[in-house]
Amino acid sequence: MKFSQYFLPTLKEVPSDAVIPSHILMLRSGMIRQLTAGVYSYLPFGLRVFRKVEKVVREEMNAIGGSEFHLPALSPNELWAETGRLEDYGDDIFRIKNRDLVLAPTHEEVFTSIAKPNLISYKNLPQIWYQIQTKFRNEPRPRGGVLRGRQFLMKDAYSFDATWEGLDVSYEKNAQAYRNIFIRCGLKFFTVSAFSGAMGGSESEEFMVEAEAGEDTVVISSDNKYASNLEVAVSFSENIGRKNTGLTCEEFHTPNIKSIDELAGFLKITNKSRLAKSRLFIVPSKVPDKQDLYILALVCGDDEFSESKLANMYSGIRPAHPDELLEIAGADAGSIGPVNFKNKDVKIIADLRLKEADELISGACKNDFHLKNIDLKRDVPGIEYMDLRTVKDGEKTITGDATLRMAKAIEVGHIFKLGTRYAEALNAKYLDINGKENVIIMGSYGIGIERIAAAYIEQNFDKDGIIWGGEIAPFQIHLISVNKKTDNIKITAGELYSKLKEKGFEVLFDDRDDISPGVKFKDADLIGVPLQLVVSEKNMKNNEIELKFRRTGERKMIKIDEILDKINEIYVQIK
RNA sequence: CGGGAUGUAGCGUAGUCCGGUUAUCGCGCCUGCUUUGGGAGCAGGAGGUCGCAGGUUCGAAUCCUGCCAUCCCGACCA
Repeated sequence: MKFSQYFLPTLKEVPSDAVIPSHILMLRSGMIRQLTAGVYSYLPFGLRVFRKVEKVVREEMNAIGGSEFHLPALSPNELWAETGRLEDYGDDIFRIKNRDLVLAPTHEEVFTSIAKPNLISYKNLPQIWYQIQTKFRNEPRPRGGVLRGRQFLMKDAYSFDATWEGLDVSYEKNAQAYRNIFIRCGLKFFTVSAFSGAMGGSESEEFMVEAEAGEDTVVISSDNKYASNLEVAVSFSENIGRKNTGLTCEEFHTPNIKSIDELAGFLKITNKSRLAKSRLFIVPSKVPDKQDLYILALVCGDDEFSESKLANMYSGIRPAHPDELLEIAGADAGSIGPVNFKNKDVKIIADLRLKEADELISGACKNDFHLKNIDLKRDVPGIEYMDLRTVKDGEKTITGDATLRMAKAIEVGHIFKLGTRYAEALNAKYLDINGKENVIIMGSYGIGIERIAAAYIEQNFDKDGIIWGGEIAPFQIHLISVNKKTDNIKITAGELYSKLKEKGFEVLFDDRDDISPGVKFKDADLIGVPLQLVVSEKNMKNNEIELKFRRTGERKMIKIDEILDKINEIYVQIK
């Protein structure tokens, strides 16, 4: 590609809307331009990168026997209503105003609707279907350039199996494809478990790329054996134990004490672990006329609640509103505790650290009063225990032999054992070998195409620009012709360009006239093609071409007639 | 949706508090000459509904009201 014919509008200055490196560099290197919040136009240079990512994804999906589709983005409301997701998605789904259609944010329903009349026998299974297509989500707050947009490219795949064992196989095939994809794209990645699976829930893994700009917080162990989303992360945390002093539970006056910190100050104690922190949650009943479930959750005063862990156990759970607190507990927030509930139907769950603990202090369910010497074993019949706390930076792993640290990460892929939810809702069944009808078992697997590119940039840039590598570099070689005055420079560079193209290299040839060398060098570093070749008067005197590695800045002088061999050699090494 | 900020030429910006000639500067762009190894020099030039609408005023980029857009933090997030 000749630069003089190419549309590559680079920016010298940082656009004021961009904050994170990948966003800034995508704009500066002429990859993308914003059209409106969360919606980007892909310019030729950016499109080249995204296409490279797609190519890698496509090859790896085909390698595991995936069949590529291209489904519509528009789909009828009706279909989404059938699985209940029209409602579940709420405002996050784009709705067409003058037709009963939505812009699909994902394609479980549509793929399943194709599976239903076609995958009707165990002989048709298993199948892995995928597409690379534009998705639409009405994100409340788009951010970080293409990292979270309202319109984006996604590879979504779905597996259809006859058995749960089959699902395991399909899931593992996809997981392997994902590992290959991210390696080929040059990403340093790791996987985290996305759900605790405590309720026999679906297995699910997220593929994460560590980056400051990431929206997810993950916990990683120092020996790299454990990584988890903070939402479900566990650590080694010591049970606070029993003192067995047998003191009786006693109420005491705590005027205007609302928080654990205030309580600790009031009592003049520094160790807050025996100050039990209480929060009341409500799980709305899904059956009309049935009462909502009330849950009082307890953690140690020096721990933080993990609402997500509760949510994994009780879907739809929400914190109780202030008026509900008064109604159910008989006190306002700050004075609630596990004993003396006004409403006796409250289920009480404490964190594992509190298991069978005694001599605890907590709210008395009476404003401005707390209770001391609470013995969970004695005073709270029917109490249950589960892991409810949020892991803290620097804690030990559950095995105790490594330390945990927190990191920000970008989620580039997510694989998920869906099970029968969608097939059941849409009545997609097959006949097994005995002629018996069964629901198809599904998995779903997603990858964000632009996110891979953005995550790559987050991990590979310096003060001058992007540093491409892996298989997603937009070009392999950036050929720069430095002097426009001397014809032989132009001719030599032009000949080299033709030869490199003949050899099958993807070359960007900066043939621009009237552009000073400095501008060409700066542009080259900014857009970050891995290898730069410089043809200039200075080098030509010795019949040499200068070769510069973008990543290291290392320069080598190569004789003109050896340049092709040399480049071949370099690219063979890379592959 | 809550909190914060911003909106002036293609990009980055000054001016806004405290209203007053022709709206500032840099980059980029156009013309000419010079220059050619790290975002060139000189000279000349083009480019503006100062986000939109209304109001106050002799006079509004500047003050007031409403709206819109974009970004940041949070909430939310297959």
